[in-house]
Amino acid sequence: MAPALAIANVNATSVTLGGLVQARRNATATPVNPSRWTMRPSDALDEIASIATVERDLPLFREGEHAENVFEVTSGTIRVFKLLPDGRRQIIGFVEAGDFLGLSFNDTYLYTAEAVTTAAVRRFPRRRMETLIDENPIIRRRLLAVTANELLTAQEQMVLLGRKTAKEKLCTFLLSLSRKAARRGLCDTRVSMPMGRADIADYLGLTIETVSRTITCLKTAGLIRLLDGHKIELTDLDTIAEMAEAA
Amino acid sequence: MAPALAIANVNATSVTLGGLVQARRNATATPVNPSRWTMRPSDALDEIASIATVERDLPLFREGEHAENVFEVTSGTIRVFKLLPDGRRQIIGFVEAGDFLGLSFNDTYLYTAEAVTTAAVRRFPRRRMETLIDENPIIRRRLLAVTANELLTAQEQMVLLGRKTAKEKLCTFLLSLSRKAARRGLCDTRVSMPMGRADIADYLGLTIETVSRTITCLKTAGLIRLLDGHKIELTDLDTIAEMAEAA
DNA sequence: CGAAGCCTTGACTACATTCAACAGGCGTGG
DNA sequence: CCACGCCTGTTGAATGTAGTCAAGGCTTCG
Repeated sequence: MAPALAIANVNATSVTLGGLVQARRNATATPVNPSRWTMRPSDALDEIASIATVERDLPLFREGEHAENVFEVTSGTIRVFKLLPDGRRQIIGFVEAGDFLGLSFNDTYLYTAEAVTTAAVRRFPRRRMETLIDENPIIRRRLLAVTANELLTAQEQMVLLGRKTAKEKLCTFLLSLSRKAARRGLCDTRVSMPMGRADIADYLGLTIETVSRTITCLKTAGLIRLLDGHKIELTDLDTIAEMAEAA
Repeated sequence: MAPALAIANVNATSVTLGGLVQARRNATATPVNPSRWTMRPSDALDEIASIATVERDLPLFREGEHAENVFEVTSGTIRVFKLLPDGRRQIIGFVEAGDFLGLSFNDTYLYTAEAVTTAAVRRFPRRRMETLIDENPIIRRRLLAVTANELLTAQEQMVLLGRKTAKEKLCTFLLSLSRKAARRGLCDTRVSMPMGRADIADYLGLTIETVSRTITCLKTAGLIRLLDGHKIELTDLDTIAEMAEAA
């Protein structure tokens, strides 16, 4: 996924606002033509979109803030999480190119979104987004599908968090990385894993130590190999898939 | 919440089909007038609704089945869950009067729905439901709101499952019972808890023993009292609320 | 080269699970 | 009517999985 041009454009004329490096898009001068760089066709959303980048570890928005925008990630990875008062963190999900963020139908954001890697997003004002949803059946169905998919993912994550062992959790996680990669036409056995151990731990409801130990265990069993550059090779995807549902 | 009349009507002319006792509604002869019995005004959904009851412990539908209908619960409680191949169960939620079920936007149901108590539901054919969503902005916004709320609940449940202790889980659960009761105008300190320990355990990601022990602990601490008829008194709601987020 | 951050590993602990026994309620049938 | 079995819930003791605390290795980067 390489909207590199778009990012370059943004950065060239960008203004930093908190964690958000943003550039109001000049619709005529530098029209965004995402279809050249991704599978996604240009759509009615382009009409109301502006683009921006978020630097590593900086927030795109925070839980409780007034929800003014909806976002679509075009490159990079973003972590979405909720915090307990004492600082415990539960990562709800990792959001990547093609995924939407902040579709709360609520006045405030329900979670915090932070960049795992520097990320590029399309930004849509919520007001105009809502109008568009009412008027445009295609956009509507697409967002409905996105939301439904989010619900499905959330429910599967509940099964993972409530009923799976550490090893099953890790294998499920690796499998989902593989599936995501495959869905975007990448190799499903050499996948990128840009998030750190702490992020994985907070996503799977474990500690960094347990994540590390379990990864070592899978490595020793010959199921995976750690590669440079936050990459991981899934040597035995079948066994990983089996272990994802039964220890 | 007493759609007792409606239930009586159904039972009088009902046919059993699996777990589902159903009666095709005769729109002119016995018009459903839910507004007399609940807060909900009659709506466009009435046009395509039929009503049915599900007996205790019987399924309304199963995960993987072709999703032909969408349901709205009008009385009783339904548990929604997913199973792992080896039988481990994660309850996604308890669905009560006013809640919707089976809004999958998918061809098959993503989870199983079983009656905790005998329950009454309104049933809508998915096809006609989809048409209605496209045509009727009011219905659409309502279902969008329902879905968004489901997502919020799911995300909060992830925090619970991934990051809370047994005591915090139980307190959060009790608090949610109280909130639900309050929302429908019932007493928020003497609430009904129709599900058994096994259901609670599978909802909170615990075992029945841990649920039982934790309840005993809360009882000993003077925060709750168990009453007859699956009722529970929340003696100290404030402390319960505190303990829901920090041990 | 040194400092910082991330990851790994080890030893010990603790929370929740497992295994087991038992109590109480309820319906059925003798 | 009581006896019995069944089911649900409670309690106890032992176990185990993952957490906590602590130290050390490795990479990265100034």
